[in-house]
Amino acid sequence: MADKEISQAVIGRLPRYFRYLGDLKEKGVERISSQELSDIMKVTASQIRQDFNNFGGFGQQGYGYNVNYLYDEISKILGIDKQHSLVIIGAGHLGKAIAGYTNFTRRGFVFKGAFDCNPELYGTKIRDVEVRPVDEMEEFVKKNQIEIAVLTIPKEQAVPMAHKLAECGIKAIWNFAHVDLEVPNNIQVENVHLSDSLMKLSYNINRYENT
Amino acid sequence: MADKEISQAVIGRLPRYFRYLGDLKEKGVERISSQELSDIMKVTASQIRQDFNNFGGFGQQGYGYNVNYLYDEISKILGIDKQHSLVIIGAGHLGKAIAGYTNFTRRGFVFKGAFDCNPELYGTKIRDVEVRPVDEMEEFVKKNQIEIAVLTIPKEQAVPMAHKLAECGIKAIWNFAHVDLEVPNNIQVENVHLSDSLMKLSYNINRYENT
DNA sequence: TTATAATTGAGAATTAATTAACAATTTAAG
DNA sequence: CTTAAATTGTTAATTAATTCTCAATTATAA
Repeated sequence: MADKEISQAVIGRLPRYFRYLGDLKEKGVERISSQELSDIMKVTASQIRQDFNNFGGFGQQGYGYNVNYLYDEISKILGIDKQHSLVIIGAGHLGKAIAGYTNFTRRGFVFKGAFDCNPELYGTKIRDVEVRPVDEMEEFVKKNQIEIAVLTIPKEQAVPMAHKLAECGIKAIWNFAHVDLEVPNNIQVENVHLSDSLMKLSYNINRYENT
Repeated sequence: MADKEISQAVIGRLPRYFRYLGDLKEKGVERISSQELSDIMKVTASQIRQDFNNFGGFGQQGYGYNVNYLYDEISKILGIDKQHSLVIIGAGHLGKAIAGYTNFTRRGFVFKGAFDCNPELYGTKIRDVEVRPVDEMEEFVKKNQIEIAVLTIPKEQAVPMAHKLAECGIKAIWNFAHVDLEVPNNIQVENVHLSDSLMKLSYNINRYENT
């Protein structure tokens, strides 16, 4: 498809729309106007309409948006109408936290394997998945055509690991290591740099105190 | 101070500069030009200079930037030259992962307390800190003048907890619950919405495949 | 059936962010 | 000491993002 490129600013807002629409759906709300949604979400109605229009417009003049339809359309755009297989590399607390987060399962992310380099963890289970030696990762990923690798390992190990992952055909890396990975551009990387986030918080504490 | 407001776009880039400068410092690099930094970080030299200029400019024409000085200045801007006390509310895997992340300690974030509502966890230790019943949180936060609360609890509990925290004088909330908190604006909130991040990744996988 | 109110989609206007350009300054070499 | 090269800080230009406006459309009430 020769769609025009959608800005990451817009993409970054979609999950939040999705979350609010899910809440509305649960409450049994059938339709909503950009203005009502604006009031709830504290963003401008104009931005809401502009954002949805990037994808062709899901509303109807004089009516607003159908909550269920809009919800489904956004889930398609985000690609969470399909299943995605994932493995977790690094079976520490963070890896376990992520594996155990049932919300991901609900969104179609299927936890298929866990790897670590600590022999004490081999054979232990996270949910119903056995932790394996990290040497077995490549074969496992290839054989099971895993799409996403979650990197919850120290930054020194993350860079060579990303290389290996690239070689065995991974599609995407969800990177929790505090380092920028360099991978070929057919591989999608999403970074979660927790310390960056904490520093922003620190900045804002500081800023407020000096005002 | 009547500083002009710095955009969050700029603030969001500071931790990354800080990280790269830390690496350079460790390597013993003493000076660096915006062009060299640009090559390493893959952002434009112009943006680097513009960003630093928001704070008055830390460089010298014909010389560039002194790595140590720049590092220290950014750490002051981010407020990580001072210590910040924090408590973790929710002693599950995610809470433990964060408590155990030694990098935070290195940046002056001091882990002072952990709370949970699961009686089985009472008295168990995370690092050298005992997990206490969540009912004791308010008293503890007041008494010890805790600045930051890390919320690693389910979203249903997060909203009332944020209210309680507001009442006992917390300065900031680092929120991992998948909900938008409403607190008075003297309290800083930084959200880490992991599922939003994963959905962005999913979008980008999708986009690449349909190109 | 008609008129009125509601509401989107789309284009225009505005504001914000990024990049380019270059004078002023400093370093460093001859 | 003089000159050439390097490099910032700053202003201008450009691009991107957001907000405003309103014609076109639909729902709803009379």
